[in-house]
Amino acid sequence: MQRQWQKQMKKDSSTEEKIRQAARQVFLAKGFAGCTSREIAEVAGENVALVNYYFRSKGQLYKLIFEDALEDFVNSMVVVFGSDKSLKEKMTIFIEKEYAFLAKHPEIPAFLLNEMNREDGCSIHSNVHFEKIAATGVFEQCIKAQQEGSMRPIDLRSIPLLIMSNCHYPIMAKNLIMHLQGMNDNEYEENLKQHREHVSQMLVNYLFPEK
Amino acid sequence: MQRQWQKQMKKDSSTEEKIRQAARQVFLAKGFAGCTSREIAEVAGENVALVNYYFRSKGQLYKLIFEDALEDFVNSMVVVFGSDKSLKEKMTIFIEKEYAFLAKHPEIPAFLLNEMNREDGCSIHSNVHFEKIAATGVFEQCIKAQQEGSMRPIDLRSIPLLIMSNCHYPIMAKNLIMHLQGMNDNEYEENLKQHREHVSQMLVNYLFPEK
DNA sequence: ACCTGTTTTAAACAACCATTTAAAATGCTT
DNA sequence: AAGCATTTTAAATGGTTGTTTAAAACAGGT
Repeated sequence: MQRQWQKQMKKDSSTEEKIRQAARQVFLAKGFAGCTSREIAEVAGENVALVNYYFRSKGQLYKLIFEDALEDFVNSMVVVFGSDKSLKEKMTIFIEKEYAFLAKHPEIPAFLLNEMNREDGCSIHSNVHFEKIAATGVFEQCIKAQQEGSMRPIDLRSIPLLIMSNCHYPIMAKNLIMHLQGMNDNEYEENLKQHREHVSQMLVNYLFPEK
Repeated sequence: MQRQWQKQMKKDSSTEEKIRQAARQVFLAKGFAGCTSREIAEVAGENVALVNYYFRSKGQLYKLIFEDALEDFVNSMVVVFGSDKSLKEKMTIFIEKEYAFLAKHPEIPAFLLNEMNREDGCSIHSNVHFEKIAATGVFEQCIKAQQEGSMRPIDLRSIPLLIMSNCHYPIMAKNLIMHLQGMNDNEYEENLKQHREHVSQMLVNYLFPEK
C-alpha cells in the first residue's frame, strides 16, 4: 500500500531525512571514524536506534552520504563543461564557479579525498561520474583545440589535475596555511580572492599560450 | 643516574623507538580516530600497556608524531630555499625535490592538513616553522626580484600556496583521480612525471614572465 | 473501539576502547 | 648471588562503541 503523500513527506522533514542531513554534516566534518552514531542522532534530535532502523548500519549510511557528496562534486563540474562556450571561457568560468561552490561546501574535497585513501573505503565502483563529464563533449573540444594549436598539446589527464590542484588545495589547506603564515580568517578569505585571479590567469596562460 | 649509552640505545632500536615508528606509520595512514592503541602496539610488536608506559596517552603520542611530521615537512622546504641560487632556479629545484620527497612520504600532506582541520586538533602553537623558512632570506629575495621586475608583483603569501597546491594535491588526490579517470598505479605514476614538468613550467612562466 | 502496521523509545547487548594496576621478568651494580 | 630500579606482562578497570531487542506510542482503516 503506497501512500504518495507520505513518500513526499519523507523527502522534506521526515525523521529519515533529518538523520540523513545530520549524518552528512557530521561525516563531512569529522569523517567516518571521527564520529559516532550517537553523535549523528543527537544532531538530528532523534533516538540512536533510529539510525539503524532507517539505514541498517553506520557504514551503510556513510556510503549513502559519500555517493551524495561525490555526485554534488561531479555535478558542479558538468554544468560548466556542458555549455557552448570556448574552452578558454569554460575554464575561466569553471574556476570562478568552483571557488564559489567550494565556499559553500568547503569540506567536500577533503572528505572525498580522505575517503578514497581510507583502507576498505568507498572506492568508486562505476565510471558513471567520469562518463557524465565525458558526455559534455569537453574532451573532444580539447582534442580539437590541440589540433588547431590553440591549446597546449599536453596529456588530457593532466588538465583536470592542474585545475583541481589550484581550486581545491587552497580550500582544503586553509587552516594549515593560515597557521603557518600567521593569518586570520578574514585575511585568508581576502587573499583567496586574489589567489583565484592568479590561478585563473596562470592556467589560461599556460594552457592557451599566445602566438 | 643517567647512563649515556642507554640514552643512545633509545634512539636506535629500543622499545620506545619501535612504538614511535609504529605510531608514525599507523597515524599517518589512518589518522588519530582511525586507529587504536592496540593496533600501534601490534605493529610495534609490543604490549599495549607500553604505549602508555612510554608516552602516557594516545593523544600525547599523536602530538609527538604530528610535530615530527611537521618538522620533516618544513625542513624539506628550508634546504632548497637556503641555497644561493636564483629564485627561478630555487623554484625549479624545489618542485623537483618536493615531488621526490613526497614520493617517499606521500601521506604527510594529507595527514597535516587533516590534523589542522580536526576540531581540538594539534594547532600550531609557535611560529618557529615559519621563521625557519623566513630565516633563509627567500622572502627578501622575492621582494628584491619584484622590485627589479624579474618577478611578477603578487602577494607573497600566494606564492607558497601556488607551489604547494601543485605539488601536494597531485599526491594527496592520487586515489581519487585514479579512480575517476580509470587509471592504475603505474599509469598514474607515469603521468605524475609529466605533470611535474608542466607544474614547473607553468609556475616559472607565471611568476617570472619574460619581457 | 479495535485491529494492524509503522514509528519511536529506553534498555540491554557484546565488543572494544584507552588506560591503570600489580605482579613478573629483566638487567645492572654491588 | 643479592638487591634494586627499570621494563614488560596479563589482567582488570570503567567507559563508549555499534547494534539489537522488546515494549510503547502512534497512525489510519474498519
